[in-house]
Amino acid sequence: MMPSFPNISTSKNQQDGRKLANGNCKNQQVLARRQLILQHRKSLPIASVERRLVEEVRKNDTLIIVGETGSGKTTQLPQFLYNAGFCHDEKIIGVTQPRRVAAVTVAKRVAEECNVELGQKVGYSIRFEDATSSSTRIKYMTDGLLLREALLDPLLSRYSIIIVDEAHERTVHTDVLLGLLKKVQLARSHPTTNQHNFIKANAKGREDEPRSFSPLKASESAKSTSLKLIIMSASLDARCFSEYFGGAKAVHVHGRQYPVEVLYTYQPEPDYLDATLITIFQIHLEEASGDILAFLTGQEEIESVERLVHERIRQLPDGSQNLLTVPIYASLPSEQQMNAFRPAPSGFRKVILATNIAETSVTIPGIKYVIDPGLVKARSYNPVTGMESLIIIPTSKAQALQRSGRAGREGPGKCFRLYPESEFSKLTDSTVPEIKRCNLSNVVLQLKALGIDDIIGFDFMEKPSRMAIVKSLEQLFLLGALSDDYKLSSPVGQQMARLPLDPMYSKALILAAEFKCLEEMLIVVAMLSVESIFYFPREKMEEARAARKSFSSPEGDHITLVNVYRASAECLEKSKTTNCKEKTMEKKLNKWCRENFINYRSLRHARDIHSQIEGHIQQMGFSPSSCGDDMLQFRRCLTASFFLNAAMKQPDGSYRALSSSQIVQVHPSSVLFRTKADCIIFNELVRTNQNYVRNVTRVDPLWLPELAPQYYAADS
DNA sequence: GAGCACTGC
Repeated sequence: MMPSFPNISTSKNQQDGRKLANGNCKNQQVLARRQLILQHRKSLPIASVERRLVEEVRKNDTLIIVGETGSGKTTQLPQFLYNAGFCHDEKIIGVTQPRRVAAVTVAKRVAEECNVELGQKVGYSIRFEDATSSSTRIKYMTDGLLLREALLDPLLSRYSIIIVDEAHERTVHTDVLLGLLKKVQLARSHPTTNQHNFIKANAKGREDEPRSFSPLKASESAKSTSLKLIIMSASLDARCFSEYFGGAKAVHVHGRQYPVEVLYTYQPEPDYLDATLITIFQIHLEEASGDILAFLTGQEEIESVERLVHERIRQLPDGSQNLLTVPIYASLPSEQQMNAFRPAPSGFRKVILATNIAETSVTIPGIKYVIDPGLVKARSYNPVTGMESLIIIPTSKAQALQRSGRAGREGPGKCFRLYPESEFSKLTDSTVPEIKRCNLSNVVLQLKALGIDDIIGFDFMEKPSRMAIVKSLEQLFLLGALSDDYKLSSPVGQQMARLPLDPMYSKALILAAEFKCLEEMLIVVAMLSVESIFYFPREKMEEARAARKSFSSPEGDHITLVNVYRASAECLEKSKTTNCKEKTMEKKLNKWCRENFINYRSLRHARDIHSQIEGHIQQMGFSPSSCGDDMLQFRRCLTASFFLNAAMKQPDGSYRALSSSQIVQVHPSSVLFRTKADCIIFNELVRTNQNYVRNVTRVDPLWLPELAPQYYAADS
């Protein structure tokens, strides 16, 4: 959860600081601020149990901490442990977070509380950004990044303590990390027995590593210290974590949350959007002042409720029209997202129409009323067909609690659940962990690279279905990442595991080095790794279409993406030659994106991925190559890489996916939507109203048996 | 002629 520090607002203090020219006053300001911070720290619920917590960590190798919202566990516990001497011998306390922003903001906050420069004693590390140094002792990071670190140092020997925060969210990364940490802890506590096998397997699998470690050295250094694990969760049920860690002790830390009155409907609501609308106005007309937060499932619902609210406001008497709507969802440009955080003009009530983003990712101040229709849009994945879809399902009890909690951050609040109380008891306790509803290829590849060969026997906290694991193993085998005995292959499997990409994309890069089109493929995998690059606002559909046409390639979407990337790079090059500062260059790129209906955030992300992967493949010794204008060569490489995603045209114009025999359509957003090529490869299979394939390129069907004989030879 | 909750390396 995104922490908020209401008592002391950084920006306000900085502003005050700027106003004061006098240095003496400035010093007083600094002193006053330090005093405030100290007071704030002392007032946190966790402060009163510092000694007890430190004692429990000393006594137990694994500790579960159930900390309610506002307990201060994330910022304070690492400081307690540091002060208690857990960083001797240059050891580090690592704290993982599921989200990047949380890692950054908490690290900044703790650095300030410790009165140190960020990146020194207190730092953070997230993808594309490392604010740590050799003196860092308290390190905040994303859980995915710690998993990557484990590939280089499987015993995580630099850490004396690892704190896994927000474990109740059960992201894939958290779940894999918990399984790994359990193994690492065992290996570090019994260096002579368990550790040996574990290390050996790892060392063997990573012979090509330039930074390869010596197994002996690792075991020697690990012998001296065991690894302390602290699992922090906000869910009231610590049992599952405790059981998983062999009956680990769980302690409870109180939070600071105001009471929230929960109200239910008498009857189930047949139309939850209408019910939401009615509830908004019921609150607006009958309840005391305070902003409203309504949870909806997606952009479309938010836009439609927003329209309906506006219509109804106009029908109200003049004195009651003081209601303002603010939408917030992830794909909304950040400038517009900021509107949700601005206070409503005086005399107005604000109603925020939000997706799940407001459940954990952002904390909006001033919320007194929450409307919860009890539904959420969730990703589901079918391992047999490889089909992804988004479905609307009921929330879990934990999610409902999380949502209602949003009304009690600053004072007592009310939550209106738009279903009867009897329905609440029927909800599942917690959300199905992500690991049970996603493609596991990446997880399996990483575990293999960590020397864990028996994936089906791996001690997951909650085991994914056997089918899902088998399908991933099969896919990795077909990509050449696994050898005949299902061990990580050398060098292909090892190289693939090093790249932070979907395994199919990693393989594409390795092949592109052979096909001499590495430059083009690097652009394509970076662009395919981000959310959609093109932006189609409803009101400017024609202009957007024209803009995209200027990048279009008749061969398909992959080359179109290369064209977009190169055009954007050209725009940046131009501003570079005119000696622009970095900020100005970004502004120019932003402007270019708006003119060309490109999503700036996505392109920025793609550029970051591009440069990160470029670094990796240089380190791995691949020489740069470009196919120039020879796009045939590039399409052949696409075929060799994505042969598992090939489809043939049917007489009726639909397509049949060759691996699963499903009938699919080319998505209307594809440049090949009208072309109807005989044979295509694609990168995404999504079910909405129909089965759609997206990111499509036309290929020659004869290339399939030629370039992927391991899969197609028998058919041809 | 469609539509995409949210994260992450």
